[in-house]
Amino acid sequence: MSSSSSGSSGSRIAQGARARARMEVTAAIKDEARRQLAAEGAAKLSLRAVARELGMVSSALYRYFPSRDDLLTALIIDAYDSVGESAEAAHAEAVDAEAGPVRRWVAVAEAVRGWALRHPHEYALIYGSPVPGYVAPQTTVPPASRVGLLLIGIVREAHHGGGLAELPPVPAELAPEAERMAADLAPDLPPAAVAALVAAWAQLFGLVGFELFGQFHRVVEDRERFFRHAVGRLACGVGLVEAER
Amino acid sequence: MSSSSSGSSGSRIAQGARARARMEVTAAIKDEARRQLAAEGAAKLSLRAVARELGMVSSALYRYFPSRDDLLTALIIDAYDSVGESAEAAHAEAVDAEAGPVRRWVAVAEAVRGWALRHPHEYALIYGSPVPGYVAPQTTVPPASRVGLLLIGIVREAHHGGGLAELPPVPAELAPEAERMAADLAPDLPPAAVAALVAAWAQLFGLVGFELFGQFHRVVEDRERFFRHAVGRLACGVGLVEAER
DNA sequence: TCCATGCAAGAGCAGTGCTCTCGATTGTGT
DNA sequence: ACACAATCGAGAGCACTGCTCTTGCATGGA
Repeated sequence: MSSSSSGSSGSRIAQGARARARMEVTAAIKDEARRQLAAEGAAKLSLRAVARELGMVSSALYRYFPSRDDLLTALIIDAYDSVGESAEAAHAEAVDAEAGPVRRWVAVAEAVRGWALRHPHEYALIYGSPVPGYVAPQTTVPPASRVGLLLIGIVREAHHGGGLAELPPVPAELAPEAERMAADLAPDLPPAAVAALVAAWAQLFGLVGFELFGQFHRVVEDRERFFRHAVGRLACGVGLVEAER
Repeated sequence: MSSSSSGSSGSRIAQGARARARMEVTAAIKDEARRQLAAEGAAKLSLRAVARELGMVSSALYRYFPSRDDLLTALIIDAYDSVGESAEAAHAEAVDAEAGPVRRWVAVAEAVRGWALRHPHEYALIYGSPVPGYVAPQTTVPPASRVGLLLIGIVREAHHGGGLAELPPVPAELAPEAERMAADLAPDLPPAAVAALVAAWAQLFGLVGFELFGQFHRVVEDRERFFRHAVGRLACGVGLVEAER
């Protein structure tokens, strides 16, 4: 933007052409890596091939990403942000349409599924098997939480708007854990609802993963309708009810 | 098949020392590969390292497995069989203990979870992201179905024993698909139960996968109890009720 | 016993992640 | 305006991978 020269008055972007170029090259590397990821999968993603396609030599790439795993980490964070953004957009749209809690829940779930079908390899990267010796750095936590936070928000709003049915309390042996989870995630919700919510969150991705990874092959054919029905029942299991209006 | 020649009196094992040696070497390769798989994960599994550890040269290994992917396929089939066997054993034990449908369901689910925790990399191999360009050959289908068939069997027995609650019928838009699935999987069960069962099947592995792949990190602490409760509710969702006796 | 088969060994190819060094370009401080 | 220093790209090189091909040996089956 504001080229600058002396002033550097503006924001911290465009602070020097060097940094700009670095950002651009970094973005180009990630773009090309994403292309190869979508084309061949994470295992076939090769630093040398990325560099080759960008017309540079492989060693130059290490100026931008210290290792292949670091490049993967960057792609993982972007993928979490991407699916989170899709889900948030779908949620906002449902809110604009004055949809009730169940329809909001289903909208978010369908957004996640749609994103997964559009980016199968990126989905595998974040919700499939983790790469071998790789441990996710703390940086990935906030982007990874976006979908979960969205689901929590739906349930919380339903609770305060009267759209959350009473759930049977959790059995005594789970009560401490449920209360701990509730305190951490949503202190204003009953522990039984939080426990059901966390389970539904995992189960939602079980449905998406099974479809994406081929376990529904020759089992479920009309996957879109099946998914909508299943996540609808999931919403009921959390206690969401479509408020009358 | 029929070995022919002279006697061949015995079973089809021990038909020639040559074939025997081949079987043994094949098993040794798979064992060593499984060790490396457990130690480092599928991506780090190297044909050369396996051969090196076995004291042979890498090219010799290709006499037994035409490619690395074929070795992986063999491990995948073994893994499906292994988890299926664990689940079946747990089910048989529950049957011996005269447990009702819900307890049988939970026993199978906990067996799957336990196996997954004991063999995380093998679990990732079969229920995580599929390997890049790899498509599972038809040979993997029967072993991959064992857990699913077990769950179907539990629901079917419950249905015939009066331990299956009536489920609300599926909405009209899903009725054809539910009927088709029922016809394929369990013609004696109501379509709504089959649809719920398939969904619960996927959701069960969603719970296991989220725990195994670290998504429950700092979210769920007492995972064993949480899992037991969640799969219990899953069983209820399918319609299973603990029969009084 | 003799032959043919099955098998291991070795060399070799193309590709990978990653390291190191060496010029050259570039931005900045004096 | 000049020189210094930081940054970056290129190239060579190491150790490793999956996989192929040929050669020679040992063994199993008749």
